[in-house]
Amino acid sequence: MASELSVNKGEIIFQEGDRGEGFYIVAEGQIKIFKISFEGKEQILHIYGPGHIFGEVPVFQGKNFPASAMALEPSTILFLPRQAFVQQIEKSPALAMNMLADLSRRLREFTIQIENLSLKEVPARLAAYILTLSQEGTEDSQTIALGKERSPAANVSLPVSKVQLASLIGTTPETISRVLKKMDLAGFIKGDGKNILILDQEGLAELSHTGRL
Amino acid sequence: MASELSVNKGEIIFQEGDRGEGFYIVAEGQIKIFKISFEGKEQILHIYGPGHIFGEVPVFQGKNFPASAMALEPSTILFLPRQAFVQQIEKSPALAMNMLADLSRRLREFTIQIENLSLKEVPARLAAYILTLSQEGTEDSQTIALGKERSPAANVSLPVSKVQLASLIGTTPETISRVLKKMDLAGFIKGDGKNILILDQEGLAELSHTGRL
DNA sequence: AGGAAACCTTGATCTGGATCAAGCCTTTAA
DNA sequence: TTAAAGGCTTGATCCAGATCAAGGTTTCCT
Repeated sequence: MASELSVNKGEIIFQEGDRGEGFYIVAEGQIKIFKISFEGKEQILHIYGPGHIFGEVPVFQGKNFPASAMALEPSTILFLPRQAFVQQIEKSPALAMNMLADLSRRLREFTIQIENLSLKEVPARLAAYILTLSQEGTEDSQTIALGKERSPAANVSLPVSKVQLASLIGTTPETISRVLKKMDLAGFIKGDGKNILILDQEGLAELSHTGRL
Repeated sequence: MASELSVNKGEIIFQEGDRGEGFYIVAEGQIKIFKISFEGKEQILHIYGPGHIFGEVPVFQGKNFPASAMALEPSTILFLPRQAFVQQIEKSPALAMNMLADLSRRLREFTIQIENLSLKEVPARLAAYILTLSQEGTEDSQTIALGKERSPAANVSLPVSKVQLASLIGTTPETISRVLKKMDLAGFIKGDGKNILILDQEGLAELSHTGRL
């Protein structure tokens, strides 16, 4: 039912406007979903790792992909053809509910992304992003199984280059550089390449709201 | 099963963070869905008129509303409690598919909104908004029934105040004023209060891509 | 190994659009 | 019917962050 495909780093999986005949699941690697402007500027909408579904909007509505997808590293992905999947959904209410939950989760994420882009400044967006990473980081099976509080990791590792990060939070690499440096000088973090040590969790949290650095 | 409620202009229907126990349908009037920043700035996510569903994200995922809802004019809305609706969905695959289509359509809209906010300048966003209005305007039963091409209306009427419009496209009322004036001087439109006469459809379309005025 | 390409940082400059200010016009409610 | 509150426009000023430039470093390909 599902077919497997391997893609190289930089390879396009689909382009905005292409006809969608099914959707995809990341098995291995990292995929970015993005838009390109008239002048060539890029905005990344999502970066997905193993287990994530993408490209499903045209399965349920319209027929074209609203954005493009590219592999950020050599990746393996599964393709599920539309027809077979829709039949499954119609037979299984539980599957339909899961799909509804997944789309709802993404609507929630987009809501936050719009809020960030239009109501927050770059330092606040970057602080929020780092905090998100530190929370995701500790979401291992242990903490979930035990229903523990997720105690945020003090040390996070950027999953992408700073060029990609800039495009994800809607700014430029130069600005990322400068803001990280300021956060370092202010004592919030200690940056070392892709590794960031969080020194002042609360300070960061406040920065992610008030935005002033 | 559904309960009806009347709200005054300016009345809050729910607030971001509130627990959602069902969703809503606009019967009459106009509802805005929005976020407020720390400093009090507002970003409108949607403006919904009769027939539109809103507030359904917590029905399927999480439990809190990701944004707030307020009536822009005296309105009548229907409330559908979660439990009854979820049962219906589990019995009716067609209803589930409709809901999936609706959420997918909204994901598509958000994708465009993110693109606009981060990749386009204000003149391009405003041009795109006016063009959208002119297309929606002619979507009457006639054109749908006959499968006609939607020939865009030459005369559109802003459905909201310019203050609300500014918050919807992510700018200020002052900037809206100035940009509309420039579009007028450039011969693209003729503005008169809430009415806008489109003089140069193609020029506007180009402006919505290139952004330079 | 060696060269190209991509990545990262820092500095100098520029600009779109926000903010501040002020006056007028229109709708609302007492 | 009158005051108050929004709404709209225009002008002056300001600033976050983009752009341009340039050098250093790491990664990748052959």
